[in-house]
Amino acid sequence: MTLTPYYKDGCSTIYHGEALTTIPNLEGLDAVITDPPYSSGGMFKNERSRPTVSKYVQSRTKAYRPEFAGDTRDQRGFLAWSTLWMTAAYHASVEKAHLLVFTDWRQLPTTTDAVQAAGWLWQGVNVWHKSTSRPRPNAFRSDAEFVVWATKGRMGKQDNKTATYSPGTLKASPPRERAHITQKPTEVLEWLMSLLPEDSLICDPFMGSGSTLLAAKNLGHRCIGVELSEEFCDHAVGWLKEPRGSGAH
Amino acid sequence: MTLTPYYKDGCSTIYHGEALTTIPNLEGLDAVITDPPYSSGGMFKNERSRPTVSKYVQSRTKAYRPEFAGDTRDQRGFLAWSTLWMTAAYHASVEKAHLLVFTDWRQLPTTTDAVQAAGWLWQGVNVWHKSTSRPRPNAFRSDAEFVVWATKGRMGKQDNKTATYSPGTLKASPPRERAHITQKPTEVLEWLMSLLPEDSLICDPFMGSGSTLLAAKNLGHRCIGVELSEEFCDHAVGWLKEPRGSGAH
DNA sequence: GCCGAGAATGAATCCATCC
DNA sequence: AGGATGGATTCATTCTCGG
Repeated sequence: MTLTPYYKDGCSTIYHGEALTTIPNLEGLDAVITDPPYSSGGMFKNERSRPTVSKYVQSRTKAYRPEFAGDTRDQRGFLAWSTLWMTAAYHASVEKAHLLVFTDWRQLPTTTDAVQAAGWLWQGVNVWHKSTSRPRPNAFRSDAEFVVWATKGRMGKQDNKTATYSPGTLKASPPRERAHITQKPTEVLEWLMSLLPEDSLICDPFMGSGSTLLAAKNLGHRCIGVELSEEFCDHAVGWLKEPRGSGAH
Repeated sequence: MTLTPYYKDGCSTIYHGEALTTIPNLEGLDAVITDPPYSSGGMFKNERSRPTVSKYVQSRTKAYRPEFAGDTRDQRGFLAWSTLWMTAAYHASVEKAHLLVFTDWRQLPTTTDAVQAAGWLWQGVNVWHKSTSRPRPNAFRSDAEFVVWATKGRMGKQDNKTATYSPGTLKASPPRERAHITQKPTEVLEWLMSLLPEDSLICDPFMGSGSTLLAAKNLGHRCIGVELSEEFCDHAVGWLKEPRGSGAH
Protein backbone atom coordinates (compact mmCIF):
# COMPACT_ATOMS: atom_id res chain seq x y z
CA MET A 1 0.00 0.00 0.00
CA THR A 2 1.29 3.40 -0.86
CA LEU A 3 0.49 6.35 1.32
CA THR A 4 -0.45 9.72 -0.02
CA PRO A 5 1.00 12.56 2.02
CA TYR A 6 -1.30 15.31 3.16
CA TYR A 7 1.71 17.60 2.93
CA LYS A 8 5.34 17.24 1.96
CA ASP A 9 8.36 19.47 1.65
CA GLY A 10 12.10 19.02 1.93
CA CYS A 11 12.16 17.92 5.54
CA SER A 12 8.55 17.53 6.67
CA THR A 13 5.90 14.99 5.70
CA ILE A 14 2.38 14.82 7.11
CA TYR A 15 0.00 11.89 6.75
CA HIS A 16 -3.65 12.38 7.57
CA GLY A 17 -4.78 9.13 9.14
CA GLU A 18 -4.58 6.71 12.03
CA ALA A 19 -1.27 5.90 13.67
CA LEU A 20 -1.94 2.15 13.82
CA THR A 21 -2.53 1.80 10.09
CA THR A 22 -0.01 4.38 8.95
CA ILE A 23 3.12 3.42 10.89
CA PRO A 24 3.49 -0.04 9.24
CA ASN A 25 4.06 1.75 5.92
CA LEU A 26 7.06 3.64 7.25
CA GLU A 27 10.68 2.54 7.55
CA GLY A 28 14.15 3.77 8.39
CA LEU A 29 13.10 5.83 11.42
CA ASP A 30 15.96 7.02 13.63
CA ALA A 31 13.65 8.24 16.37
CA VAL A 32 10.01 8.19 17.39
CA ILE A 33 9.07 11.18 19.53
CA THR A 34 5.44 11.62 20.45
CA ASP A 35 2.79 12.61 22.93
CA PRO A 36 -0.07 10.12 22.63
CA PRO A 37 -3.49 10.68 24.24
CA TYR A 38 -3.09 9.71 27.89
CA SER A 39 -6.62 8.59 28.69
CA SER A 40 -6.17 10.20 32.07
CA GLY A 41 -8.22 12.96 33.50
CA GLY A 42 -9.82 10.86 36.17
CA MET A 43 -9.83 7.56 37.90
CA PHE A 44 -13.34 6.70 36.84
CA LYS A 45 -14.97 5.90 33.56
CA ASN A 46 -17.31 8.84 33.55
CA GLU A 47 -14.48 11.28 34.11
CA ARG A 48 -12.32 9.77 31.41
CA SER A 49 -15.14 9.79 28.91
CA ARG A 50 -15.76 13.50 29.21
CA PRO A 51 -14.78 15.56 26.18
CA THR A 52 -11.15 16.59 26.34
CA VAL A 53 -12.07 20.24 26.27
CA SER A 54 -14.11 19.98 29.45
CA LYS A 55 -11.70 17.51 31.04
CA TYR A 56 -8.63 19.61 30.58
CA VAL A 57 -9.42 23.19 29.71
CA GLN A 58 -10.54 25.65 32.27
CA SER A 59 -9.70 29.24 31.66
CA ARG A 60 -11.69 32.39 32.02
CA THR A 61 -11.38 33.45 28.43
CA LYS A 62 -12.23 29.94 27.20
CA ALA A 63 -10.12 30.07 24.08
CA TYR A 64 -11.38 27.71 21.43
CA ARG A 65 -9.39 24.54 21.04
CA PRO A 66 -10.38 21.56 18.94
CA GLU A 67 -11.33 18.29 20.53
CA PHE A 68 -8.82 15.47 20.22
CA ALA A 69 -9.64 11.80 19.91
CA GLY A 70 -8.57 8.58 21.59
CA ASP A 71 -8.51 9.79 25.15
CA THR A 72 -11.12 7.50 26.64
CA ARG A 73 -9.43 4.13 26.99
CA ASP A 74 -9.36 2.27 30.26
CA GLN A 75 -6.17 0.84 31.72
CA ARG A 76 -6.16 -2.45 29.81
CA GLY A 77 -7.22 -0.83 26.59
CA PHE A 78 -4.54 1.78 26.92
CA LEU A 79 -1.89 -0.89 27.47
CA ALA A 80 -3.01 -2.96 24.51
CA TRP A 81 -3.29 0.02 22.19
CA SER A 82 0.07 1.45 23.30
CA THR A 83 1.78 -1.89 22.75
CA LEU A 84 0.32 -2.10 19.26
CA TRP A 85 1.54 1.23 17.97
CA MET A 86 4.88 0.89 19.74
CA THR A 87 5.41 -2.50 18.11
CA ALA A 88 4.66 -1.03 14.72
CA ALA A 89 7.07 1.82 15.47
CA TYR A 90 9.72 -0.71 16.51
CA HIS A 91 9.55 -2.48 13.17
CA ALA A 92 9.65 0.82 11.28
CA SER A 93 12.81 1.88 13.10
CA VAL A 94 16.49 1.24 12.46
CA GLU A 95 18.77 -0.43 15.02
CA LYS A 96 19.68 1.86 17.94
CA ALA A 97 16.73 4.11 17.21
CA HIS A 98 15.33 6.17 20.08
CA LEU A 99 11.79 6.12 21.42
CA LEU A 100 10.59 9.07 23.51
CA VAL A 101 7.00 8.99 24.75
CA PHE A 102 5.31 11.62 26.88
CA THR A 103 3.05 10.43 29.67
CA ASP A 104 1.56 11.65 32.91
CA TRP A 105 2.02 10.05 36.33
CA ARG A 106 -1.09 7.90 36.09
CA GLN A 107 -0.06 6.19 32.87
CA LEU A 108 3.67 6.05 33.53
CA PRO A 109 3.77 2.42 34.72
CA THR A 110 1.49 1.30 31.90
CA THR A 111 3.62 3.14 29.38
CA THR A 112 6.84 1.51 30.54
CA ASP A 113 5.08 -1.87 30.36
CA ALA A 114 3.96 -1.19 26.80
CA VAL A 115 7.39 0.04 25.73
CA GLN A 116 8.99 -3.18 26.89
CA ALA A 117 6.21 -5.40 25.63
CA ALA A 118 6.78 -3.88 22.20
CA GLY A 119 10.41 -4.94 22.29
CA TRP A 120 12.10 -1.65 23.11
CA LEU A 121 14.88 -1.50 25.69
CA TRP A 122 13.81 0.83 28.47
CA GLN A 123 16.59 3.30 29.25
CA GLY A 124 15.10 5.77 31.69
CA VAL A 125 12.48 8.35 32.56
CA ASN A 126 12.99 12.01 31.74
CA VAL A 127 11.13 14.78 33.51
CA TRP A 128 9.66 17.90 32.01
CA HIS A 129 9.11 20.29 34.87
CA LYS A 130 6.40 22.71 33.85
CA SER A 131 6.06 25.35 36.47
CA THR A 132 2.65 26.54 35.40
CA SER A 133 0.20 24.07 36.85
CA ARG A 134 -2.91 24.45 38.89
CA PRO A 135 -2.40 24.28 42.67
CA ARG A 136 -4.15 21.75 44.87
CA PRO A 137 -4.91 22.44 48.50
CA ASN A 138 -3.24 20.03 50.91
CA ALA A 139 -1.54 18.18 48.11
CA PHE A 140 1.58 18.11 46.03
CA ARG A 141 1.13 19.90 42.77
CA SER A 142 1.40 17.73 39.69
CA ASP A 143 3.85 19.97 37.91
CA ALA A 144 5.83 17.33 36.04
CA GLU A 145 5.26 15.46 32.85
CA PHE A 146 7.26 12.34 32.19
CA VAL A 147 9.04 11.08 29.08
CA VAL A 148 9.77 7.37 28.83
CA TRP A 149 13.04 6.84 26.97
CA ALA A 150 13.89 3.58 25.23
CA THR A 151 16.13 2.35 22.42
CA LYS A 152 15.97 -0.40 19.81
CA GLY A 153 18.70 -2.68 21.10
CA ARG A 154 21.75 -1.77 23.14
CA MET A 155 23.67 1.38 22.34
CA GLY A 156 27.18 -0.10 22.34
CA LYS A 157 30.47 1.77 22.47
CA GLN A 158 30.35 5.51 22.20
CA ASP A 159 33.01 7.82 20.91
CA ASN A 160 33.74 10.21 23.73
CA LYS A 161 35.10 12.87 21.38
CA THR A 162 31.77 13.59 19.79
CA ALA A 163 29.61 12.48 22.69
CA THR A 164 26.53 14.43 23.70
CA TYR A 165 25.55 14.99 27.31
CA SER A 166 21.93 15.81 28.05
CA PRO A 167 20.10 16.44 31.28
CA GLY A 168 17.34 14.07 32.33
CA THR A 169 15.24 16.91 33.71
CA LEU A 170 14.24 20.14 32.03
CA LYS A 171 12.26 23.09 33.31
CA ALA A 172 10.18 24.90 30.70
CA SER A 173 6.77 26.54 30.47
CA PRO A 174 4.13 25.68 27.91
CA PRO A 175 3.85 28.23 25.10
CA ARG A 176 1.53 31.15 25.72
CA GLU A 177 -0.60 30.67 22.66
CA ARG A 178 -1.41 27.10 21.81
CA ALA A 179 -3.55 25.53 19.15
CA HIS A 180 -3.52 22.17 20.91
CA ILE A 181 -4.06 21.66 24.62
CA THR A 182 -0.92 19.61 24.86
CA GLN A 183 1.30 21.71 22.63
CA LYS A 184 4.88 21.54 23.83
CA PRO A 185 7.48 24.28 23.92
CA THR A 186 10.02 23.89 21.14
CA GLU A 187 12.69 23.86 23.82
CA VAL A 188 11.42 20.58 25.22
CA LEU A 189 11.38 18.83 21.85
CA GLU A 190 14.83 20.08 20.92
CA TRP A 191 16.03 18.71 24.26
CA LEU A 192 14.62 15.29 23.43
CA MET A 193 16.30 15.41 20.01
CA SER A 194 19.67 16.32 21.46
CA LEU A 195 21.04 12.77 21.29
CA LEU A 196 20.30 12.32 17.59
CA PRO A 197 22.97 12.52 14.89
CA GLU A 198 22.57 15.09 12.13
CA ASP A 199 19.85 14.68 9.52
CA SER A 200 17.96 12.01 11.45
CA LEU A 201 14.56 10.75 10.36
CA ILE A 202 12.04 11.32 13.14
CA CYS A 203 8.41 10.24 13.36
CA ASP A 204 5.60 11.65 15.50
CA PRO A 205 2.57 9.36 15.07
CA PHE A 206 0.35 11.66 17.17
CA MET A 207 1.40 14.93 15.64
CA GLY A 208 -1.19 17.31 17.05
CA SER A 209 -0.35 20.88 16.19
CA GLY A 210 3.02 19.88 14.77
CA SER A 211 5.57 21.03 17.37
CA THR A 212 7.74 17.97 16.75
CA LEU A 213 7.97 18.70 13.03
CA LEU A 214 8.88 22.29 13.70
CA ALA A 215 11.58 21.41 16.21
CA ALA A 216 13.00 18.82 13.81
CA LYS A 217 13.11 21.43 11.07
CA ASN A 218 14.91 23.85 13.36
CA LEU A 219 17.57 21.24 14.09
CA GLY A 220 17.98 20.11 10.50
CA HIS A 221 16.24 16.76 10.86
CA ARG A 222 13.57 15.21 8.70
CA CYS A 223 10.25 14.41 10.34
CA ILE A 224 7.10 12.49 9.51
CA GLY A 225 3.91 13.46 11.32
CA VAL A 226 0.72 11.39 11.49
CA GLU A 227 -2.51 12.98 12.65
CA LEU A 228 -6.12 11.84 12.65
CA SER A 229 -7.74 15.25 12.82
CA GLU A 230 -7.75 17.26 9.63
CA GLU A 231 -8.05 20.43 11.63
CA PHE A 232 -4.68 19.79 13.23
CA CYS A 233 -3.15 18.72 9.91
CA ASP A 234 -4.20 22.06 8.48
CA HIS A 235 -2.75 23.92 11.39
CA ALA A 236 0.57 22.11 11.14
CA VAL A 237 0.87 22.84 7.43
CA GLY A 238 0.24 26.53 7.98
CA TRP A 239 2.65 26.54 10.85
CA LEU A 240 5.43 24.88 8.89
CA LYS A 241 5.04 27.38 6.08
CA GLU A 242 5.12 30.38 8.36
CA PRO A 243 6.11 29.53 11.91
CA ARG A 244 4.58 32.54 13.56
CA GLY A 245 4.44 32.34 17.32
CA SER A 246 6.59 29.25 17.28
CA GLY A 247 8.17 30.26 20.52
CA ALA A 248 11.54 30.46 18.81
CA HIS A 249 13.46 33.64 19.30
CA MET B 1 4.86 -8.31 71.95
CA THR B 2 6.50 -5.24 73.37
CA LEU B 3 9.35 -3.60 71.56
CA THR B 4 12.40 -2.28 73.31
CA PRO B 5 13.67 0.94 71.76
CA TYR B 6 17.32 1.16 70.86
CA TYR B 7 17.02 4.87 71.58
CA LYS B 8 14.27 7.19 72.73
CA ASP B 9 13.91 10.86 73.50
CA GLY B 10 11.08 13.39 73.42
CA CYS B 11 10.42 13.18 69.70
CA SER B 12 12.61 10.41 68.32
CA THR B 13 12.43 6.65 68.76
CA ILE B 14 14.73 4.11 67.14
CA TYR B 15 14.10 0.39 66.94
CA HIS B 16 16.95 -1.89 65.99
CA GLY B 17 15.36 -4.64 63.94
CA GLU B 18 13.62 -5.67 60.75
CA ALA B 19 10.93 -3.54 59.21
CA LEU B 20 8.60 -6.47 58.52
CA THR B 21 8.51 -7.66 62.12
CA THR B 22 8.68 -4.23 63.74
CA ILE B 23 6.00 -2.27 61.87
CA PRO B 24 3.09 -4.51 63.04
CA ASN B 25 3.82 -3.38 66.60
CA LEU B 26 3.31 0.27 65.74
CA GLU B 27 0.09 2.26 65.54
CA GLY B 28 -1.27 5.75 65.09
CA LEU B 29 1.13 6.73 62.31
CA ASP B 30 0.26 9.95 60.47
CA ALA B 31 2.87 9.42 57.79
CA VAL B 32 5.34 6.85 56.54
CA ILE B 33 8.32 8.42 54.77
CA THR B 34 11.13 6.18 53.68
CA ASP B 35 13.78 5.24 51.17
CA PRO B 36 13.73 1.46 51.07
CA PRO B 37 16.55 -0.59 49.58
CA TYR B 38 15.79 -0.69 45.87
CA SER B 39 17.11 -4.14 45.26
CA SER B 40 16.85 -6.99 47.67
CA GLY B 41 19.51 -5.40 49.83
CA GLY B 42 18.68 -6.02 53.46
CA MET B 43 16.25 -8.78 52.59
CA PHE B 44 18.73 -11.59 52.47
CA LYS B 45 21.37 -12.82 54.81
CA ASN B 46 24.30 -12.41 52.47
CA GLU B 47 23.49 -8.74 52.08
CA ARG B 48 23.20 -8.20 55.78
CA SER B 49 26.47 -9.91 56.57
CA ARG B 50 28.48 -7.73 54.27
CA PRO B 51 31.45 -5.99 55.87
CA THR B 52 30.71 -2.71 57.57
CA VAL B 53 33.05 -0.87 55.22
CA SER B 54 31.08 -1.74 52.12
CA LYS B 55 27.80 -0.86 53.82
CA TYR B 56 29.13 2.55 54.70
CA VAL B 57 31.18 3.38 51.65
CA GLN B 58 28.78 2.22 49.01
CA SER B 59 25.68 4.28 48.62
CA ARG B 60 22.55 2.25 49.13
CA THR B 61 21.02 3.70 46.03
CA LYS B 62 23.92 2.52 43.91
CA ALA B 63 23.52 -1.04 45.06
CA TYR B 64 23.36 -3.87 42.57
CA ARG B 65 20.21 -4.02 40.59
CA PRO B 66 19.23 -6.81 38.26
CA GLU B 67 19.27 -6.17 34.54
CA PHE B 68 15.81 -5.34 33.46
CA ALA B 69 15.41 -7.82 30.67
CA GLY B 70 16.95 -10.57 32.75
CA ASP B 71 15.59 -12.82 35.42
CA THR B 72 12.35 -11.40 36.68
CA ARG B 73 12.37 -13.21 39.98
CA ASP B 74 14.07 -10.25 41.62
CA GLN B 75 11.36 -7.94 40.35
CA ARG B 76 8.67 -10.24 41.66
CA GLY B 77 10.45 -10.62 44.95
CA PHE B 78 10.76 -6.88 45.28
CA LEU B 79 7.06 -6.47 44.56
CA ALA B 80 6.07 -9.08 47.13
CA TRP B 81 8.38 -7.74 49.78
CA SER B 82 7.32 -4.12 49.14
CA THR B 83 3.65 -5.08 49.34
CA LEU B 84 4.25 -6.82 52.66
CA TRP B 85 5.83 -3.90 54.47
CA MET B 86 3.46 -1.40 52.87
CA THR B 87 0.49 -3.46 54.05
CA ALA B 88 1.89 -3.51 57.57
CA ALA B 89 2.44 0.22 57.37
CA TYR B 90 -1.14 0.67 56.15
CA HIS B 91 -2.55 -1.08 59.20
CA ALA B 92 -0.27 0.87 61.53
CA SER B 93 -1.49 4.18 60.07
CA VAL B 94 -4.47 6.38 60.86
CA GLU B 95 -7.06 7.33 58.27
CA LYS B 96 -5.80 9.90 55.74
CA ALA B 97 -2.20 9.11 56.59
CA HIS B 98 0.42 9.84 53.94
CA LEU B 99 2.85 7.39 52.39
CA LEU B 100 5.97 8.73 50.66
CA VAL B 101 8.39 6.23 49.19
CA PHE B 102 11.61 7.06 47.37
CA THR B 103 12.39 5.02 44.30
CA ASP B 104 14.49 5.18 41.16
CA TRP B 105 13.14 4.92 37.63
CA ARG B 106 13.68 1.17 37.33
CA GLN B 107 11.60 0.34 40.38
CA LEU B 108 9.00 3.06 39.94
CA PRO B 109 6.34 0.90 38.24
CA THR B 110 6.85 -1.92 40.73
CA THR B 111 6.62 0.54 43.60
CA THR B 112 3.33 2.02 42.40
CA ASP B 113 1.99 -1.53 42.00
CA ALA B 114 3.01 -2.42 45.54
CA VAL B 115 1.56 0.77 46.98
CA GLN B 116 -1.82 0.02 45.47
CA ALA B 117 -1.65 -3.69 46.22
CA ALA B 118 -1.17 -2.78 49.86
CA GLY B 119 -4.39 -0.76 49.86
CA TRP B 120 -3.01 2.75 49.65
CA LEU B 121 -4.61 5.28 47.30
CA TRP B 122 -1.99 6.41 44.81
CA GLN B 123 -1.97 10.20 44.56
CA GLY B 124 1.01 11.08 42.41
CA VAL B 125 4.72 10.97 41.73
CA ASN B 126 7.00 13.64 43.12
CA VAL B 127 10.38 14.41 41.61
CA TRP B 128 13.56 15.23 43.44
CA HIS B 129 15.84 16.85 40.90
CA LYS B 130 19.39 16.31 42.11
CA SER B 131 21.86 18.05 39.90
CA THR B 132 24.81 16.06 41.17
CA SER B 133 24.61 12.93 39.09
CA ARG B 134 27.27 11.52 36.78
CA PRO B 135 26.82 12.45 33.14
CA ARG B 136 26.63 9.64 30.60
CA PRO B 137 27.88 10.05 27.03
CA ASN B 138 25.13 9.92 24.41
CA ALA B 139 22.45 9.49 27.01
CA PHE B 140 20.08 11.43 29.18
CA ARG B 141 21.39 11.82 32.69
CA SER B 142 19.42 10.15 35.40
CA ASP B 143 19.37 13.20 37.59
CA ALA B 144 15.95 12.64 39.13
CA GLU B 145 14.82 10.52 42.00
CA PHE B 146 11.12 9.76 42.33
CA VAL B 147 8.84 9.75 45.34
CA VAL B 148 5.60 7.80 45.12
CA TRP B 149 2.89 9.58 47.08
CA ALA B 150 -0.21 7.82 48.42
CA THR B 151 -2.79 8.26 51.15
CA LYS B 152 -4.89 5.98 53.32
CA GLY B 153 -8.33 6.68 51.89
CA ARG B 154 -9.59 9.80 50.21
CA MET B 155 -8.62 13.16 51.61
CA GLY B 156 -12.11 14.68 51.59
CA LYS B 157 -12.98 18.29 52.23
CA GLN B 158 -10.15 20.66 52.80
CA ASP B 159 -10.28 23.92 54.63
CA ASN B 160 -8.96 26.50 52.21
CA LYS B 161 -8.01 28.89 54.97
CA THR B 162 -5.34 26.68 56.43
CA ALA B 163 -4.53 24.72 53.31
CA THR B 164 -0.95 23.95 52.33
CA TYR B 165 0.33 24.14 48.76
CA SER B 166 3.45 22.22 47.91
CA PRO B 167 5.36 21.77 44.67
CA GLY B 168 5.57 18.32 43.13
CA THR B 169 9.11 18.85 41.95
CA LEU B 170 12.04 20.05 44.01
CA LYS B 171 15.57 20.83 42.95
CA ALA B 172 18.08 20.26 45.71
CA SER B 173 21.67 19.18 45.91
CA PRO B 174 23.02 17.12 48.77
CA PRO B 175 24.85 19.28 51.31
CA ARG B 176 28.55 19.62 50.56
CA GLU B 177 29.49 18.39 54.00
CA ARG B 178 27.56 15.32 54.80
CA ALA B 179 27.69 13.41 58.01
CA HIS B 180 26.88 10.35 56.01
CA ILE B 181 27.04 9.25 52.41
CA THR B 182 23.45 8.07 52.19
CA GLN B 183 22.12 11.23 53.73
CA LYS B 184 19.42 13.10 51.87
CA PRO B 185 19.26 16.85 52.03
CA THR B 186 17.12 17.96 54.95
CA GLU B 187 15.37 20.24 52.48
CA VAL B 188 13.98 17.26 50.59
CA LEU B 189 12.56 15.57 53.67
CA GLU B 190 11.07 18.79 55.00
CA TRP B 191 9.41 19.25 51.60
CA LEU B 192 7.83 15.80 51.87
CA MET B 193 6.61 16.63 55.37
CA SER B 194 5.08 19.93 54.31
CA LEU B 195 1.53 18.55 54.09
CA LEU B 196 1.51 17.19 57.64
CA PRO B 197 -0.29 18.92 60.51
CA GLU B 198 1.72 19.90 63.56
CA ASP B 199 3.10 17.27 65.85
CA SER B 200 2.49 14.38 63.49
CA LEU B 201 3.76 10.89 64.13
CA ILE B 202 6.04 9.80 61.30
CA CYS B 203 7.67 6.44 60.70
CA ASP B 204 10.72 5.59 58.60
CA PRO B 205 11.00 1.80 58.53
CA PHE B 206 14.33 1.95 56.64
CA MET B 207 15.95 4.66 58.66
CA GLY B 208 19.52 4.49 57.41
CA SER B 209 21.57 7.37 58.75
CA GLY B 210 18.50 9.01 60.27
CA SER B 211 17.82 11.99 58.01
CA THR B 212 14.08 11.52 58.35
CA LEU B 213 14.23 11.63 62.14
CA LEU B 214 16.33 14.77 62.04
CA ALA B 215 14.01 16.53 59.61
CA ALA B 216 11.00 15.53 61.73
CA LYS B 217 12.70 16.94 64.80
CA ASN B 218 13.41 20.21 62.99
CA LEU B 219 9.73 20.54 62.09
CA GLY B 220 8.40 19.59 65.52
CA HIS B 221 7.11 16.17 64.58
CA ARG B 222 7.64 12.86 66.33
CA CYS B 223 9.36 10.12 64.38
CA ILE B 224 10.00 6.40 64.73
CA GLY B 225 12.95 4.95 62.88
CA VAL B 226 13.52 1.26 62.23
CA GLU B 227 16.92 0.04 61.11
CA LEU B 228 18.48 -3.38 60.74
CA SER B 229 22.10 -2.31 60.91
CA GLU B 230 23.44 -1.47 64.34
CA GLU B 231 26.07 0.77 62.79
CA PHE B 232 23.36 2.93 61.27
CA CYS B 233 21.45 2.95 64.56
CA ASP B 234 24.56 4.13 66.36
CA HIS B 235 25.17 6.80 63.82
CA ALA B 236 21.63 8.09 63.99
CA VAL B 237 21.73 8.30 67.77
CA GLY B 238 24.94 10.31 67.70
CA TRP B 239 23.55 12.50 64.99
CA LEU B 240 20.31 13.23 66.85
CA LYS B 241 22.27 14.25 69.92
CA GLU B 242 24.56 16.56 68.02
CA PRO B 243 23.41 17.30 64.52
CA ARG B 244 26.65 18.63 63.09
CA GLY B 245 26.68 18.98 59.33
CA SER B 246 22.99 18.39 59.15
CA GLY B 247 22.68 20.71 56.21
CA ALA B 248 20.43 23.03 58.14
CA HIS B 249 21.42 26.64 58.16
C1' DG C 1 16.80 49.07 27.61
C1' DC C 2 15.64 47.68 32.17
C1' DC C 3 12.63 47.13 35.98
C1' DG C 4 8.31 46.71 38.51
C1' DA C 5 3.55 46.20 38.77
C1' DG C 6 -0.51 43.98 37.06
C1' DA C 7 -2.87 40.37 34.57
C1' DA C 8 -3.57 35.97 32.65
C1' DT C 9 -3.29 30.77 32.77
C1' DG C 10 -2.93 25.80 33.74
C1' DA C 11 -3.63 17.31 30.07
C1' DA C 12 -6.70 19.73 37.75
C1' DT C 13 -9.94 18.24 41.26
C1' DC C 14 -13.78 18.28 44.14
C1' DC C 15 -18.59 18.62 44.72
C1' DA C 16 -23.32 19.97 44.12
C1' DT C 17 -26.85 19.48 40.92
C1' DC C 18 -29.44 17.83 37.37
C1' DC C 19 -31.28 14.25 34.45
C1' DA D 1 -29.31 5.47 42.10
C1' DG D 2 -25.97 6.34 39.08
C1' DG D 3 -23.95 8.72 35.37
C1' DA D 4 -23.06 13.22 33.27
C1' DT D 5 -22.46 18.29 33.62
C1' DG D 6 -20.86 22.57 35.28
C1' DG D 7 -19.02 25.83 38.79
C1' DA D 8 -15.62 27.27 42.17
C1' DT D 9 -11.19 27.12 43.84
C1' DT D 10 -5.91 28.49 43.77
C1' DC D 11 -0.81 30.08 43.29
C1' DA D 12 3.69 30.11 40.82
C1' DT D 13 5.24 31.58 36.73
C1' DT D 14 5.15 34.01 32.51
C1' DC D 15 3.78 37.64 29.77
C1' DT D 16 2.48 42.47 28.96
C1' DC D 17 2.78 47.06 29.47
C1' DG D 18 4.17 51.38 31.11
C1' DG D 19 7.59 54.43 33.17
